[in-house]
Amino acid sequence: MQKPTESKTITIYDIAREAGVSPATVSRVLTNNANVSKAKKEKVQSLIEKYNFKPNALAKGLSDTQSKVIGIIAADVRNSYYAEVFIACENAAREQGYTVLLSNAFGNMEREMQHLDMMRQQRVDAMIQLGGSVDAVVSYPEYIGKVQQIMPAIPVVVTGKLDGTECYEVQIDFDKATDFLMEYLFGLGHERIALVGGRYNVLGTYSKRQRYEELLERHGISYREEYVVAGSYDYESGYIGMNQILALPDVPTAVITINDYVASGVVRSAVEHGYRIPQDISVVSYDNTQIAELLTPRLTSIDYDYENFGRMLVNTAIAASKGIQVPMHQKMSPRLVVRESSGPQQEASNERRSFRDKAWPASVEEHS
Amino acid sequence: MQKPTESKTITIYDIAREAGVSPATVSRVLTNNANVSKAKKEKVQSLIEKYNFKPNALAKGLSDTQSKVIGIIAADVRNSYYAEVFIACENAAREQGYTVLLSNAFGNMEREMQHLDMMRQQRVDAMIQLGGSVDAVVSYPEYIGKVQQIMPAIPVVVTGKLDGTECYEVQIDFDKATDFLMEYLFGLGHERIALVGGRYNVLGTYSKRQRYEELLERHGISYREEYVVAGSYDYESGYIGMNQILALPDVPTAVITINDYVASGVVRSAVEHGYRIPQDISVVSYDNTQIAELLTPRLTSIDYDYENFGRMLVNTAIAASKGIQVPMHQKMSPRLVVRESSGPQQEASNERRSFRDKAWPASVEEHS
DNA sequence: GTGAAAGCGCTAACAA
DNA sequence: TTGTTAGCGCTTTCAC
Repeated sequence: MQKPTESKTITIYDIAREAGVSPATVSRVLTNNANVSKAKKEKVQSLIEKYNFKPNALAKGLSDTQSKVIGIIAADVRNSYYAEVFIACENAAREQGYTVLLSNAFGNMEREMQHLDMMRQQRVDAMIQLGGSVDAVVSYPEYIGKVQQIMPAIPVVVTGKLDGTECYEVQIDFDKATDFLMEYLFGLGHERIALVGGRYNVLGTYSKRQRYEELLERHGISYREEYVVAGSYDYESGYIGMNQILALPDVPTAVITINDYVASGVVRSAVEHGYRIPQDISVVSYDNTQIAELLTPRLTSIDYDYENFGRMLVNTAIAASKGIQVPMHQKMSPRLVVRESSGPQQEASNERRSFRDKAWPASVEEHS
Repeated sequence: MQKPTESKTITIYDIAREAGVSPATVSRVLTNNANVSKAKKEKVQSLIEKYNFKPNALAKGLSDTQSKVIGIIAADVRNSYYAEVFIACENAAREQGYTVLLSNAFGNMEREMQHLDMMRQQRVDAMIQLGGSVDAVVSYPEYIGKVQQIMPAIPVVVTGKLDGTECYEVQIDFDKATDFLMEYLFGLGHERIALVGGRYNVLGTYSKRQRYEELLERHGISYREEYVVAGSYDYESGYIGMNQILALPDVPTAVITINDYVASGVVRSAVEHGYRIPQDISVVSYDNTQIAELLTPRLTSIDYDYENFGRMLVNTAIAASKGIQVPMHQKMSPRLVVRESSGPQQEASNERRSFRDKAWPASVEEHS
């Protein structure tokens, strides 16, 4: 298999010959980590310019066993959350002269394992896994095995955890996130608070719910099972979940959704049922993706400082690949972004609920 | 620089030694393109299994000058349009045993050129550029030069064009898209149709506008400059653009937006001004991203069959990298997805506009 | 069918 | 400071 299009690829040998030096010298000016006489250096550099020579990264990677590539396995970049994290990682990587190999697993463990192998073959210096199997509350033995196979050669950093492995963990502090959300709602007078969306075998979702229960208890509010509706992470589950909740005799005054997509479904359901947001029901969510600003009303949501998150992930990955000491566990603090979808609990809401059926179709009030 | 973490990477030599064959033979069973006796073949395969051996893609790429990596330069995957196209490309690539290197340029030509170089260094087999400089109505000479430097070695396929280069073009047929939108609106009785968002030095945007004017003329409707508001591709420009249009004495009955993000701004502006969508104003857009389904009302939008688009891009890239004959220009036909944001032009709309100020806040009607 | 050997393009001792 | 040399791990003639 020879390259078909190629005219003639230029190498350090070509440069060396024309400069009248040895290939090693060319390599030296390329890597810039050895002394070369000014004259030769300039000569070589001018030739590099002249031919717009770019050293073959494959050959380089082969010889110094550093590919300068970081592999990223994401659940699905069409989900804005992952897109944000990925972009942040890519930027951080580029700043350090690294390139990024991205693949999406679509929540499919088989796929993840294939990607793991593929990236190993590509000899990425490190891998970052965003969501997926590393988000499982109890890790899958099969996946653990796979990663353990990889780990001795390539460090893996994850946004979740992987029991029994030496993966580096860079997590978002979901407890703190939930604290922000709940304390904010409590402060507005809300007590009947629902939690919609997500699967409870997912780490982040699980801990959100745990914390939710804890905080209710701490505030002397009794936990109501019917206010907690699991589902998925998309519009649909928000819509369905909220329909279910609104069928309850005692409708909550605030809803926490597992992410912005779910929030969009919740909002639509509420509006269709004649509730105004935030006057009748407050909706708050996690992730603060672009969706949060596009919806009407704009969503109050938990922001993660994606830029920093990405940087942390990448720096950890790079450091680990070089054998530099890095903490195995790191946590990012989130912050609350308040927008229009939330507001004080209104006493009037009880009375309003009684004529919700005639109130349809809904009127959405803007306050910007 | 030696690998720090590594215990001992296993190579074909290790396999060969243990199997009692030569490295060449191991290579033969790996590539599977030469005859090996069944016995040795099985012996080798079992060892590959045993050690979970994965051949070093760098070495492979070095020797056979095929990296099996495709580079993709996107404007910004946080934009759902690009995310969709990227995902489609990645899937198509994976199906063919290729891996995908992704980088985002953020509409910055400098960045694009850096990425071009970086990918060349990585010896990607081909590059796909999604948007950015290849979307310019008149290509930048600087960029042309850069790509021409690359092209002899690495084929480049683009979603736009690059004057004076041999780039492969896989485009969406925006003329057809605009036809669908306009004919649909005409069919509903709309004649006062606005066009909001986008920059007219961008290929797709430019051709949309051209076609828009042509179709108006063909239908004997006079073109009104004030109905065409340029801007950007985000929520903001939709909002601002629509505010501007709604200040006109003669408000349009339908608005075409350059994409779903712009549509979201248009919708909000309209609703804030007391217009109901679609009863008073229809809004239709291009791209049919997930945003289209999340907004209220759901957007009527032009869909591109992303899966096929991605496949076409990747197949073209791979074929080109192998020197296989492929057409230089290919076009994808879009289709119209009708949802709730558009409907028949209503005679009542004139009268409604007269009391729009007291109609605030808006009521949004659902019909699902 | 199989092994020996050269080479892909670069880096990194080791000498000089 | 600089050149020579020996790999990095794989593929691929070329003999046998």
